[in-house]
Amino acid sequence: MARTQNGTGVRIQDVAARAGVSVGTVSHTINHPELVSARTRRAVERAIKELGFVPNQQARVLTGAASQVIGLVVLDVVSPFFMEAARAVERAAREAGHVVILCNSDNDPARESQLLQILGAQRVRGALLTPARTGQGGDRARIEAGHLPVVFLDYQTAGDDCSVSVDDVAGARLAVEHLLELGHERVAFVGGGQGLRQHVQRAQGARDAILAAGLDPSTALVEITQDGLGIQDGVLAAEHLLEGELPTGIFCGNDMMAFGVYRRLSRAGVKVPDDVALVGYDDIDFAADWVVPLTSVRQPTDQLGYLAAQLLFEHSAGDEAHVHRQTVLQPELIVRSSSTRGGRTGVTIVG
Amino acid sequence: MARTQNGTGVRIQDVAARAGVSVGTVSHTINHPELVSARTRRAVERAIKELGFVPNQQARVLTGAASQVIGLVVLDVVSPFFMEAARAVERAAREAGHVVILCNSDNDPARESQLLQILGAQRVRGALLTPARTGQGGDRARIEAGHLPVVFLDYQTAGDDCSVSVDDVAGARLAVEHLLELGHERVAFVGGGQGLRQHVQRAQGARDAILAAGLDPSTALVEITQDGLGIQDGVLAAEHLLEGELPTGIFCGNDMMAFGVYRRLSRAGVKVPDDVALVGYDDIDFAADWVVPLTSVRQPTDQLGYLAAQLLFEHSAGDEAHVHRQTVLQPELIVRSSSTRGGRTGVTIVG
DNA sequence: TTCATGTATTGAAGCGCTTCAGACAGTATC
DNA sequence: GATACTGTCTGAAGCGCTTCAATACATGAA
Repeated sequence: MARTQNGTGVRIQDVAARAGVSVGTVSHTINHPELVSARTRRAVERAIKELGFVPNQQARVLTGAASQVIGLVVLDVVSPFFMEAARAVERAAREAGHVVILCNSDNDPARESQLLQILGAQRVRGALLTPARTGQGGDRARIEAGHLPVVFLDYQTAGDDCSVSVDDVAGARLAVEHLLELGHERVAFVGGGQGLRQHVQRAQGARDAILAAGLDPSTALVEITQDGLGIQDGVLAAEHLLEGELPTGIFCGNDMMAFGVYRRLSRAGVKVPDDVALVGYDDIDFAADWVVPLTSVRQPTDQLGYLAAQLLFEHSAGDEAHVHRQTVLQPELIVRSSSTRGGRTGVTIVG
Repeated sequence: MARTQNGTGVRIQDVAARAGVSVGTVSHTINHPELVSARTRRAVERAIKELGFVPNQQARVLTGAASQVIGLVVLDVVSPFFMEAARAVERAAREAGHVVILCNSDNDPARESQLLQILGAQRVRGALLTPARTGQGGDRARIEAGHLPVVFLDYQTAGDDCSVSVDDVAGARLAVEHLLELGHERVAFVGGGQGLRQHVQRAQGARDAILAAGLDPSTALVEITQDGLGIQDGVLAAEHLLEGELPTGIFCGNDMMAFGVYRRLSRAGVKVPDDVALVGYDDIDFAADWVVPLTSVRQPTDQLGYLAAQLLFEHSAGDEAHVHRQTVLQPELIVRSSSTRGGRTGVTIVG
């Protein structure tokens, strides 16, 4: 089967020849049918169908059309959080007749710039970006490197950029306040991912809550940071905690780590929630179905992705009047039995 | 900040002007540096850097260069199985300097053709496709519609297409044989996703195993099919099972459904594995960490994605000598305590 | 000096498309 | 009958790039 290098070999001029009109007319029937008589339009449409003509989008974009592609750069493709957001982005894209290039920066700034460069070279319409690590303004530079409209996802920017984020500090505060209200006076924060912004902010939120309660973080808060973000990292964190005096409340930077903590604790005979109250973050599907249903901070993931994509479309519409906008979404604490002492299942929302 | 519609407004001719050479020379220093004297090369490189020139990939492709983009069409973006495969695809792509457009067909043939059409219009280098539903040859037509090189992912094709798949029939056989060996004489298969190919084949494998053991499927095998693939669908399936005489071994088409089955059963006071042995499919991360570690069929997901991507690169290299190749990978049964009676933790491989 | 032989560089054609200025009827207006 | 439209259609220019034939300039050999 002979194919030209770029897919279907039929070009607009083949269609024109077949329909007995000029290429301009074919182009018009595709893009401005109102300029073409019904008769020719039908002829052209027939020729298109017969030849299986699919306009070359690259050529189109080259002549100034807006690209139908947007980029999405996240820190981790397998993270349920990002994937739920990605699904929402995909949905928004689909509704706008677009398609998404999904990239994985692995939280590595170098890889991130490379990706932005590639997306720029593809002349995508724009990109959604969750910046890798803490870049201290280097971010801006990296974005400019890509020379494309960017909307930040899950990252709050100052005024001169578009962003949609979830308030991680507030989420962590919710979690720790909850533990404090339950009477725990010594709590731990288990974070992961070296320098991962989200976790840095959650640690901050934990500290804020402790302070707001009039407690001293140096005694009332144990902070543990692991390299990774998985169950195993939770296990390791719990190991650390077991070495000293165990706090009675543990807040983890994500649900996976909470599961790991749970696993290690129960292996050590520590009961959740009787001996230790456990709170996770993200409220992934599994949280509600865990051995002990996990109290967790739920993020409006779907909204996050959807809004960000919409903002990008607006931002990249070339509308001169576009003003950069920052949307900060609020997380919500879902209380389940992993934190409510004595087996009381104080479920606020059934997950 | 004035930007042209397609990103950086710097064109090759701007670079040429800046460096005081012709566009041809600039192009040469980028693509065939050996044709350019060291002196001019340096000058051009400097101009490129100073202007932040990024070649327009669309224009490049238009002149015959191979696209740096491949498409990946899966049934569900949030499925852990596909996402692990996607990550492997992404890795393979990255190694080849490519980037992946990730699409979600939602197991809908119409959406699938639409996506192939879009990918075709983008003139991507090729696509990896997990076909939606059972299309009975309609598949081929749909692929041709896209006019692009396609490698099937997680779907076994006949000789005239490239594919990388995992033997679902064999996987299911492993699972059911395991149950039969444990002495269970009446087992259930819980499948999901209306007409989802993978589950249809797993059902087949279950039947095969029953037959091979000399049992009668009409009495020894209970088949239940749910619409979805999630925990909740497992719960519903278990509900059905509880209505009649409960089989002593249950094999689920995926781990999520197994979790759901477990949940409903334990709510009904049925103990796993003491009363019922439970086996899942996919061996997702959580399987090993479930309340009762779940026996599951592990698929070589990473290999699946990586090999498929490589095959696509080979296939789309335009190499005339390319022969279509079908690779079928073998799954593996990971035995954990959800199936081994009396609390024996007959763990074959520590998950 | 004149050729041949390279090596460096250039300019233009062409990739597939859109769009814009014109051309060419066919009507309506004066 | 001349003029001005209006509705259709065409041809060519141009999007940013690559490539190929052609040119220009050295260099060494004859």
